[in-house]
Amino acid sequence: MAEQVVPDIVIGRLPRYLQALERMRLEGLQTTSSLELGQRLGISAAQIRKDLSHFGEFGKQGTGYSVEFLIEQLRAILHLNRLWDLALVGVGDLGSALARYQGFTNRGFRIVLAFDNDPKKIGKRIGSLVVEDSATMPERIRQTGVKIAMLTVPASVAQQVTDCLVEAGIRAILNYAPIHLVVPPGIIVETIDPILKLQHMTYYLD
Amino acid sequence: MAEQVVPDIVIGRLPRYLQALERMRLEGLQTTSSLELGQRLGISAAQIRKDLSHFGEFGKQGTGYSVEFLIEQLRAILHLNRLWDLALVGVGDLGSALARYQGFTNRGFRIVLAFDNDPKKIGKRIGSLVVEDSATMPERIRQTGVKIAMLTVPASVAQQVTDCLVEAGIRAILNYAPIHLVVPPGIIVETIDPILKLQHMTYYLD
DNA sequence: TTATGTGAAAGTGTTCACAGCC
DNA sequence: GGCTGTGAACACTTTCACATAA
Repeated sequence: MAEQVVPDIVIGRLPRYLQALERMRLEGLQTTSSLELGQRLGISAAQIRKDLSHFGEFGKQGTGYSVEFLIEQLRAILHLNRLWDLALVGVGDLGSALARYQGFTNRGFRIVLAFDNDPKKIGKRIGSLVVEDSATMPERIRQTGVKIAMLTVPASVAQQVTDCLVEAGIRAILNYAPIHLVVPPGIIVETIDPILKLQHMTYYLD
Repeated sequence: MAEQVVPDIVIGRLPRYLQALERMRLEGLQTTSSLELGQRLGISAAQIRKDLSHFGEFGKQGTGYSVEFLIEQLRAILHLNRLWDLALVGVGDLGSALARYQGFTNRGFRIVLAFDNDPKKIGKRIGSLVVEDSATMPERIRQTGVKIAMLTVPASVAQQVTDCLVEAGIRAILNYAPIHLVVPPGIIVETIDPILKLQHMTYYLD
């Protein structure tokens, strides 16, 4: 049970499994079951077993899963056995908060480049990062080979900055601008817009 | 075609329709079609028509939809014909960035309360907000009747703060802590964890 | 006995395609 | 002619339930 195309919706759950497992490891658990993992995440045991079965047989009947082993397998599947470099594009309030966030490193990521087009911000230091001029962005991204960008620029320029990032070799964009980005096939975009989530919730409130 | 239970996945798309329509209005468009709206969002025309049909017949055959009218209908459906008050819990880097974000107001929300337990932050002003002591949180939330909270506290305390919020009458939580929150039935939680999205994307990169 | 991995069944969601109306 | 609203067809996802193995 290995080389089918695994549904994207399954891939989307794997990082959550990984997160729960890492928490279990921290708590000293050595073994777990689909039932226990599911209860922690609000997901059915059957779904967890089915999801994992796309990639191999990681459990032992009667026993469950080794926490450590399953973490390693998930990290391999998600290509997290390396540290991924990120470019931060736009260093406003949100970009600055992301630049200071300590939670990236032990989950597989680090910001290595930061850009802004505001002369007041260029040269500014945030931790070990120095904000660089957006004008040099394509060159610097190509030089460093960074493949993932976090986009925290105003919506009004998000699409044109995106085009520029794609042209420079970026292959995945985490978009914080409240707008749908158009990209060529093969480029991955995920959008985070908290207000869409708030508006989703208000449907259920009165 | 009105009073079925509308699938949650449909509700989740409505805010995106609203966002695209508001952009169209800004551009001066008075009329649109399911095709045009879909192209802007990367969604099929059939799906948009089907989604809207859960709530009524908003279009005219041969003509399409009035942008202004459809905006009004969606705002009514999502209960956005009022301004929703928000409580911000945790005023670290991310919480501060949210407090300063200008994009809430014209999409139906405003932050009216902010809390932290760090004495250095209590009393601090951010725009018109004053950071209050977490100890007074339940009382203040009850007084003001705020129903929605944005949770930007460390993962280690997120669950206990959540319990406290629910006890105080909060009915919806936008959770920024990288952890699965457990809440009683009827309480709505949406989680925003950028690293889950990054880890989802790396599956497709090499 | 316990808990996995998995076909089959059930349940959801999306797209098709066209009657009906502007 | 153009575009909506919608049953029917299709596709996808989840759950069930059990043979199998530790």
